Amino acid sequence: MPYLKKCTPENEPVDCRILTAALELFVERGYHNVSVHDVQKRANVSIGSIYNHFGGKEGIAKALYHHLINEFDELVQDVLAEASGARARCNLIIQRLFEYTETRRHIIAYMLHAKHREFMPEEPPLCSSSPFVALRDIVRQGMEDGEIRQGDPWVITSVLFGGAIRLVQLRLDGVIDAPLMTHYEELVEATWQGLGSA
Amino acid sequence: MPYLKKCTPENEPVDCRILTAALELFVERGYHNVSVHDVQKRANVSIGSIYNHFGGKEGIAKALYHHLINEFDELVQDVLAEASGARARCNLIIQRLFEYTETRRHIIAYMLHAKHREFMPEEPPLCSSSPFVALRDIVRQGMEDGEIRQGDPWVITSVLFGGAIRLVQLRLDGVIDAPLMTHYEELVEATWQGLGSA
DNA sequence: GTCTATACGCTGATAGAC
DNA sequence: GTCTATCAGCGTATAGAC
Repeated sequence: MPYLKKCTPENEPVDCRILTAALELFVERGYHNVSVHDVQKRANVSIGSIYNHFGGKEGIAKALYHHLINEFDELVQDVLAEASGARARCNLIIQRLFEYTETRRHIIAYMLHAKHREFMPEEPPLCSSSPFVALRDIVRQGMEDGEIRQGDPWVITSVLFGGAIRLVQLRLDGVIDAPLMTHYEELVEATWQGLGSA
Repeated sequence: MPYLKKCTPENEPVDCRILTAALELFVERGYHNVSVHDVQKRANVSIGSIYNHFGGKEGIAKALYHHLINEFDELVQDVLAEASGARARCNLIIQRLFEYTETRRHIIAYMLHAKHREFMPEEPPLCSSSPFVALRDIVRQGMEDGEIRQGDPWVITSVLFGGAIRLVQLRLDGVIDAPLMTHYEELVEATWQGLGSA
């Protein structure tokens, strides 16, 4: 559930205000350029509250991290329910990713930009989390069913989503001006049909 | 030229020792988790020398950044000289990228992993640097010549190199065990032919 | 649970001898 | 140019009142 989305106003629960403020700041300036005091100010909370709720800066980062994984997990599960067939499912995931990038850019930016291992060394890497495992399962199934070209799962998955991920990064970096969905059709076709002149 | 490569031994020039030490540390722990003292120790130099040569930690980061851009620029220029045609050139760039990832992983890691804007806000972004411009020119030319599918340059370029970049990242993160060149043929074919079942 | 004030370590940076 | 010793500031974390 878009928990963080609802907590922007000031009269929301404390822990929620802290998370939204921290997420914004982390994305704007980068984790290391944000102090607990910064978060405290933007969230209109005292430092004590932050340590009470999350035990410190890294605690906030971890909470955001798990939150993020949950959100992406829901996205994948929704797609599994709504579409069938590997190709349709992968395309729908890309579409949702593009939509999220426009409507909830902070979460996506935190997912893609943050080098989580750098400040949460003990957390398992993103690509071993459940939504990413589910995603690779979709690809594997698609290969079995003959919907997707045979090959090493990592390679195929990289080609499948590599283009979309790059576009999201370029969009987040302000290099691409148009909303990502503008390029959806073209991306999907180029990925499935190949880059050879049509 | 692989300037940094040659400076590992202790009897090399001071500025070079500083750069190699810093590069290693930045990649291992992340820029923000490395102090000037750490660099000083590993390079067997005094702090004073570091400030004399580079003016501080950020100065080192900038020097590495420009060094990196130069190296990548040479790579692209070499490819332009060695191969002709957009497709052959792009493939060769990917091949060289894969080789570099194995033989000189630190540079590649610094290029892909580091969030340079986070600690060098005033430096222009990587994708506006000359090698990346040259790279997009190759793609543009390829579209004109009918070698590459028509479309938005950003989208096409993302699809073209997105898969390779993802693979490099996965390799650097230790997710992929085999040397990247193992997957080169498969990647290139999947990218150009598309992911539909062959 | 929330707040303020405070302690303390680390880090980037400088001064000045050699 | 290189070094050592030292400083000042910031940022995390805690103590203790309310």
